[in-house]
Amino acid sequence: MAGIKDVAAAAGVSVATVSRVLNGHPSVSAEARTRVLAAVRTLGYRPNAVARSLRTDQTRTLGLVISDVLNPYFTELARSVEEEARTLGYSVIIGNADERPELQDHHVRTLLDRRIDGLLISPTDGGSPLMLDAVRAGTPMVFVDRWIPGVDVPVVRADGRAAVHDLVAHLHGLGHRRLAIIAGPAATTTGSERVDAFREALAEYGIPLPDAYTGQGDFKADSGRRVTEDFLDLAEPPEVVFAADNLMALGALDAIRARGLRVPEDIGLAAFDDIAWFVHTDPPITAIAQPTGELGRTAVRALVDRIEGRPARSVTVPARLVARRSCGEPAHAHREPYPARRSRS
Amino acid sequence: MAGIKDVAAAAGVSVATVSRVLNGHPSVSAEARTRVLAAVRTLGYRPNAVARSLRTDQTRTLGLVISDVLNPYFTELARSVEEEARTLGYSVIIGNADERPELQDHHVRTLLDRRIDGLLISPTDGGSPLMLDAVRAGTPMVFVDRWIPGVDVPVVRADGRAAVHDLVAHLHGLGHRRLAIIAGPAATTTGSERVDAFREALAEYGIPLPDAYTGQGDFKADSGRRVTEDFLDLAEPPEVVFAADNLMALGALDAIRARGLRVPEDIGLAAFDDIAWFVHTDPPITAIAQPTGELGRTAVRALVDRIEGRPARSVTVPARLVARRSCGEPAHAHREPYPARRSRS
DNA sequence: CTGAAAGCGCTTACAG
DNA sequence: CTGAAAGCGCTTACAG
Repeated sequence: MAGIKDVAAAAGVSVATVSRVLNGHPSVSAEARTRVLAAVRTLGYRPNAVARSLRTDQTRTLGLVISDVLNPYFTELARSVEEEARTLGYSVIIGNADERPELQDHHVRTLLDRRIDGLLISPTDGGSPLMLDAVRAGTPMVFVDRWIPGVDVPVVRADGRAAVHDLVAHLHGLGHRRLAIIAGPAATTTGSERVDAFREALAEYGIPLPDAYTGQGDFKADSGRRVTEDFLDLAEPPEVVFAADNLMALGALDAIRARGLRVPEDIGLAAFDDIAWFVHTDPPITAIAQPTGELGRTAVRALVDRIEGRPARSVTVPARLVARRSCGEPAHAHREPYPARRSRS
Repeated sequence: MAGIKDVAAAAGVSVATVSRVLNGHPSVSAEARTRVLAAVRTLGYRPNAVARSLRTDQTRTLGLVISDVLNPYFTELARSVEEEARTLGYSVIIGNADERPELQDHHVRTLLDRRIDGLLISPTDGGSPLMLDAVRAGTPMVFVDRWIPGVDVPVVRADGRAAVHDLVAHLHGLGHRRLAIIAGPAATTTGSERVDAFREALAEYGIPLPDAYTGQGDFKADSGRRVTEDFLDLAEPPEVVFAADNLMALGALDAIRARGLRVPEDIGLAAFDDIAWFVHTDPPITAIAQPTGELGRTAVRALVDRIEGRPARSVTVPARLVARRSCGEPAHAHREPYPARRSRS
């Protein structure tokens, strides 16, 4: 592979001059520039990003640690993050925590070792020592979707509280009183926010949320399956189950189907996070939608602001309820717009 | 951030000794080792991977360029790739080509600039000059899922031909004769393989595949929508539509639903690639499943073999038909096993 | 077993 | 406008 020395030799200039034309430095004669560019072309020279990074102490790379790649919500988030980053001249390296704190730490560590310019993260837990150290060390960072309380890092997220209230109002209006939730890990902000909002909203209608109706999940499908089975085993099962993310909703559907039960006749189901498939499930699933792409893009801009020395601020956008048919809504009450919800492309 | 010099100073040894203990070099006295390790701990020292890479000319990093992150098939592939790579001591950087050749080239270029040790790629096209150059330059590479004909690079993929034949036999047995396909780009191997196999299988039953029944898609949802609308506009629409991937199947469902039509009563649907949601769609979708996780792991092992100087070979595994209810199969003919198909974890 | 020194491929003051 | 030289943070022959 040709190096900068080969280019310099071929162009009959010093490596300094080659470097200058490559970096668009103004003081280079037109003639030198032409010769260098020609040499670069014929040699197929590409600067070694590793060497450049070592020298400049910047990698033009963002680290993104997401909770679970298998979750379409995060996958869409990752896509919008990469897109916006590319626009701003950055690459992104994705780490998949798989909802496991140790794996999250592994990726954060690797990313830090690689000297990424900044870190975008949706924490899987309440903040490991490693994460806290990184913040303290001044690593440019912004939280997306989930955040760590008490840490001074901008957070870009959707506030689901109002939408959860809307959901409860919707269910109450449909006549349901026995409402249960498959919650996410209490150590995550989205995990606790969604149960809290649910409980609060129920309280407004004078409905309690008994422990038996609060299943502890981990945002992955298996836990949704397990918790739903427990609900179904109850002497008095809930009328509607609210899954705090789409993967646990998948698990719930599996469990319901395995018993030969039907949604919503036998039991209703609603989910946090809306995905394209929810329009086509049997029945279409009532869900809370987040402006995912917008979150990703906003988070990247905030992080790049931090990196480039501009002030970055937290941003909260609202989530919204998309009522469909999985909670016993009257037939045809809600027409899905066409084309069905999908990511922008 | 503490550097190796700080550690050396704190431990009262030279940087060479620090480096040796960090790299497990045998000739270091137990005493020196202890002091170095202590200094590393108290300083919270972490080696700079950028500097190390520049010096050793290896990054312990694999590049993975996939066709579309929004496609659950690739998302699962990416996950298994990262998992296996991590086991073998490598990180992976994912590039999302979004089915666009220029974007694919952008990522390949970026990855090469970063001096990744090897490239895993599912090519979006027939092979750009850049890709061909990379192969010629000896970049360790392996193709996953899709490949570039005529290029001497190991390929790890599923052979879908037999499963497509099974699908056609299945549809024929169900009494269907007017069969259409939403094909992928002809420039991709999976795009052409799937139509070819479909056409061949139809021929065995004396069924032609007219142009009007061959829709050209691009593996993304929108194209599935568009092609399906065209099919539906035909004087004699097909009885069953076979989508060459799951995203185009999503698009097909959107289009069918938008016209107020039902699957399978009005039109049947089958898809290549099986995803967890297909069990819960209305109706459950008959699909061809690939051993995705296995493909990812096998591809990584092949690439690492190449990188570490061992011979790597191509691997082809079979895909298989999973018949459900979207093609007019008799009710309850196929029980879904419990738990429903999902990724290994 | 240990250290001084070279060198990986760049960028960038510093002189001229 | 241009080049010689230092230096980014490591690793690794080479001597001792």
